[in-house]
Amino acid sequence: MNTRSSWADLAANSAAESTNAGSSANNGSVGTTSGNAPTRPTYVPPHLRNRAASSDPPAAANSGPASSNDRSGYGGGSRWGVPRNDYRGGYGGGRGGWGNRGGWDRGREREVNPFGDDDETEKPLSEQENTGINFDAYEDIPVETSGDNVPPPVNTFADIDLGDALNQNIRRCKYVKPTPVQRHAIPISLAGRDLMACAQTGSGKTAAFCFPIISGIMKMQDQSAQRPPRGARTVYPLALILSPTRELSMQIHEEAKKFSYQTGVKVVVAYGGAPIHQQLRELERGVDILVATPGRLVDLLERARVSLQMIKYLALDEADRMLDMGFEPQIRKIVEQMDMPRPGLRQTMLFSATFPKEIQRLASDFLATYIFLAVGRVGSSTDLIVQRVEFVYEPDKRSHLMDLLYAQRENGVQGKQALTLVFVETKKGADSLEHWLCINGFPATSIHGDRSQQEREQALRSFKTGNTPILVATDVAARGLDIPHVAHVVNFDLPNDIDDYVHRIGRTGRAGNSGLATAFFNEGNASLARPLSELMQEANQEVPDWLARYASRPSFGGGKNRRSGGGRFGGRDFRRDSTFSRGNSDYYGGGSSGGYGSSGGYGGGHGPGVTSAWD
DNA sequence: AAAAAAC
Repeated sequence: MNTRSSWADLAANSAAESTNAGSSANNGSVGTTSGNAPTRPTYVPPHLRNRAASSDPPAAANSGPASSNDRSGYGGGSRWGVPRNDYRGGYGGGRGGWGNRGGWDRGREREVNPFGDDDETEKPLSEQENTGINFDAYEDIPVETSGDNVPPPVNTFADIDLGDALNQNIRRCKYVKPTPVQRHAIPISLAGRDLMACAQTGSGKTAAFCFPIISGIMKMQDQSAQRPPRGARTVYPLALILSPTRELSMQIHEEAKKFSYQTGVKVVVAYGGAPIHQQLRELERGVDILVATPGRLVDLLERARVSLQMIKYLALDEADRMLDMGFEPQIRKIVEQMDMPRPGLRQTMLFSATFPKEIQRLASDFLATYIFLAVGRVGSSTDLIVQRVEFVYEPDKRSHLMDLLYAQRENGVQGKQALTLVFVETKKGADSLEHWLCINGFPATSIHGDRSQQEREQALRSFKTGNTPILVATDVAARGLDIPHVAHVVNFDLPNDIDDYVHRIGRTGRAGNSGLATAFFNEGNASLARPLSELMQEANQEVPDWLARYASRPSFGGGKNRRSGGGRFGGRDFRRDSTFSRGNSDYYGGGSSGGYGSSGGYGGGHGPGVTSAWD
């Protein structure tokens, strides 16, 4: 049963209405430019814009005075009257505060139950809200592996020897059967092979690298593995999991703690922005798996509080992000210039939803002979995420967003605002949009790198609980974060990089559920027109005519669009345009299982390869 | 050009 998220559907409906309310069908924004949309800018001030084309949902609000502030009427006196209410709710109460809220458990007996079900009471409904993966959406997924002697996939967790304790945690997590990435990646990891995996976040990636790590560490403990003397307060984790943002590290930590409950495997997280003392204390109490962001880890390494010399497992989440220009030196320092065992002496696993070939090339430095795994999107294409692109001139963006949010609220369940994640380009822009939404009666908060870590975590918590169902975010929230029930992702400012777009819209339509993604496009995004239009086509989305025209404009065919060169984008085109490098690579000799028919896989990691997991 | 990541 392909259960579609009701919130997302509502959001989709309301957005559709809103679009129609705006003006013509293919141009939801500027009323007076209807058909030929973008080419002829005719700016209509926001307060005049929606007057002419009044229609159903916004009608009531539109009857207000024609001032640019009239939108405050949307929320005035309503239940959303409290602006910035994300500051309430205290610190200890939530689930994500840092520190050892877990208490003072010394041994495994006193380990805090991360499932919160000590009495083993079944909580089917609430649990399913959190973990209910729509497995049927995974049925038809294309999967391709390449490399030598690829271990065959498994169909059930029972087919894998993960150990009793871990199996019990899998049951507690209500994981009935492995997702595609798990079916393939877990046997590969258990076989001790290095792995580069493309898989949509939210399709079970974290478990895919955590299960083998935990299982492997348990076996090492059985053999009472010798660890160096714990002198000088240095700790020696056996596994390191790196991720590009603090919140993602926290999330991985939370997940990993569930998976390792009562296994005796200790998971510790370390990230910046939080007092280091608590993290040090946690480390001193023992660590097998260290989850960390790069900066704080380097700090810990330089203080010699952590040594990597016992590392047996290295996992990079969002690996392409970790190896882009901003991060690469730091990652190289950690992986290559400290005391980490070399490739081959450790097991390395790289995961990401996107994997541009040039990043794959960098990444191969970290890997011994490895297997490449590409798992298609849930539902085999983006049909679980309805993507819309609307032409919106810069000055109209705010009022257009209001239109969407207002209509969404009107159609929401019990008048509640569906969770809406709004991406902007800059931190300043995030602050200003958040403030503007709040003073106009929309319960918004924001997350970006200039906010304190406390504020960031509180904002995320407040969004997740629906307390502030609108979250304005920079790209800090673009990757990896698993927020259930995000009905709508709005690209208020489109990113310059199509991969960032892929990650952003992946915040909705999670775990096989549906979602809606709306992008505001204008001439400033011209360089994205082609890759965006290609992505949407391949995802069976409707590409507006005006966008197709933009995409076909020769001036934007190549130069400006980043590292791409011409029609860079995505794995699909590469493969389908037979850009196969005809297998000269050492890494891709054979062993292809499943997948796109018999064409024999991609080019190798050093040649033109898969750049995206979206197929 | 911006964002992220240590103090």
